[in-house]
Amino acid sequence: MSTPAASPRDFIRTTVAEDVQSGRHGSCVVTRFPPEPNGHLHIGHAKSMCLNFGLAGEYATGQCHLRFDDTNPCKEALEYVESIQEDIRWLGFDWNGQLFFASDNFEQLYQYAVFLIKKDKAYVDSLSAEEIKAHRGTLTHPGIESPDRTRSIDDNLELFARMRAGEFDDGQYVLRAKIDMGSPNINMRDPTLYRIRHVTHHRTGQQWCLYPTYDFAHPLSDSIEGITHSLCTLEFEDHRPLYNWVLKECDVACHSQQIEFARLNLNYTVMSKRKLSALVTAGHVTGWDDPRLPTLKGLRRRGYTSASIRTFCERIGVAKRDSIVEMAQLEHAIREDLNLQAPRAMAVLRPLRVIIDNYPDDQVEELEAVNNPEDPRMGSRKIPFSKVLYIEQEDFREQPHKKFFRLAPGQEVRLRYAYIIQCVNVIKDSETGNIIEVHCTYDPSTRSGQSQSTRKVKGTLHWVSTAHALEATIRLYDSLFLKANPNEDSDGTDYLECLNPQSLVTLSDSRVEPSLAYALPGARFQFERQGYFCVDSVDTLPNKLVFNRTVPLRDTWAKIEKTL
RNA sequence: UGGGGGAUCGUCUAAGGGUAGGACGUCAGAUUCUGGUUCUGACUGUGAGGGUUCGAAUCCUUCUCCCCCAGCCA
Repeated sequence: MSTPAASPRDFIRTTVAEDVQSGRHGSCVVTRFPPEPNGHLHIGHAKSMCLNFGLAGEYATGQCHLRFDDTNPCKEALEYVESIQEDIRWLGFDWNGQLFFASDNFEQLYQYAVFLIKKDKAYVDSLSAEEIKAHRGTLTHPGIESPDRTRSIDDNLELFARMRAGEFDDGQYVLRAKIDMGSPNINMRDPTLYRIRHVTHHRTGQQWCLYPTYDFAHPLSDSIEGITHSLCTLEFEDHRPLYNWVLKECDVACHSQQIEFARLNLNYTVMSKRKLSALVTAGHVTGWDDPRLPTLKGLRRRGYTSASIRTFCERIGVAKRDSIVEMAQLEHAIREDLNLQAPRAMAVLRPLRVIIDNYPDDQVEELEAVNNPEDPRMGSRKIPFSKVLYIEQEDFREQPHKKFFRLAPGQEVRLRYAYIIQCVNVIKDSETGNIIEVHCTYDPSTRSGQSQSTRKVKGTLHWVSTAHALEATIRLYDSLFLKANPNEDSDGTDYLECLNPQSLVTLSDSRVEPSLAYALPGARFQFERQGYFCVDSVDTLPNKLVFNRTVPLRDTWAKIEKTL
């Protein structure tokens, strides 16, 4: 029916391939991505999507559903439903119209509950939340049964109907599975199946006042949709007996198979919705789309391509071991992608004035610059060169180390796509001692592209012409946290206490080459010798360019400098 | 000290009785009008002890460490 994947890359794909081979689940592969619409998606969800959509896509008849797990109206909202779909599409996945909501099955779920009551496998309990907790026992001691556990089937049926009819207050009754209060697995100690919530649901409105729990709704939703492989994270491992219990006792036709894998952790950031939400709410970041966040919206605004995120997810693999992936892995993926795609441009982040003493005062030359050395098809552009330029402040040192291959008194460098210049003088502020400008002379015979221009110099600098450059705001992003694992609380420090105060550095006096004047929001560039940047899609105005640094270029010099 | 999982280079991840491989990273070279890219080379690993075997990361055994679970969250 389906064609097995060429060669399984992980234990889940191996299992699925075996199932297809053996005819299990009718040799079908149907997965699902089941977000709860109570927050925005992050790169951890991307891993799950790459697995679920990716795996289904490896089989001719494979299918991956999008299912909103909207069983708790207290925290969920329509806004998230729309935003999540947008993020999934952006990441490059398509549910082919297979859009489901757990709430669409509320009636059917209710009937399953009635079925369980009739089988004496579920009962209505009047115990309060605190009492249930007290009856549950502990990790090492069994629980004790609720007095209501022996209520008659008819009474349970009537009470459950009245719960639905809205006759009771929140918390007055719950429906519980009748399993085993002595089970060593706490999830099997008569778990709650339904609770009363007199709140408006974002899809079903006032239609219901009792809602199924995850443990009841999830397996049945999987079964109703015909999901063959229900992939979830490790913390649900000990819910699997309950998952199977529900499907077995409900006597369903399709018994989905739950398989667990380790969730994604990235160092120097946090991944839990709770923590992400707290960062947003407390104002430590500007919103869910803050470029410092590992949310899909944040990464997109930061300049990450969806392809790079997918590549990253494929490379980190899928396994059961708890792990923390290094951010360098993600950064490698985006550099690799952008190196091939992003047009180059010159931008001076922290400008230092350079005057070419022997260059004619009013002369302007249009110099040719290639748009991407990795891809000749991207062509070239003209860049204006004149007597007064800006270079990067850090590209000049008055007293350079011998390995500093940049501009210094008496030293020569090439200006990219232009001439070799030599520093002849340094002008300083008489009071502060700060360097105001640097004077140089140029060698007219060294113009780029000319036959005599083969002369070698140690360094090449990027630059812009002061008269032609555009002003721009440039935001340099760094990791949000100073600690590799902000989650570990061993020394008592809360994750909010290791926030990186330098996670955002805004440069408001940067200059970029004039060709960037009409750069569109979201457009990505490599600023030569600096890194990859994108035009901010929120704060950029027609005459006010704002760039976000996606990731810096690898910086060998910075490493050398550290060891000096 | 109940139950459920897990332990392989610094980090992810393969190999399931037969040479421990890949990616990221790091280091060293080469190339380079980006200290980028690219290329070459090197680097470091089977949690510990016993056992079975010609041969063990893999099988058996004892131990150690780590993660998850006591929501009417998912």
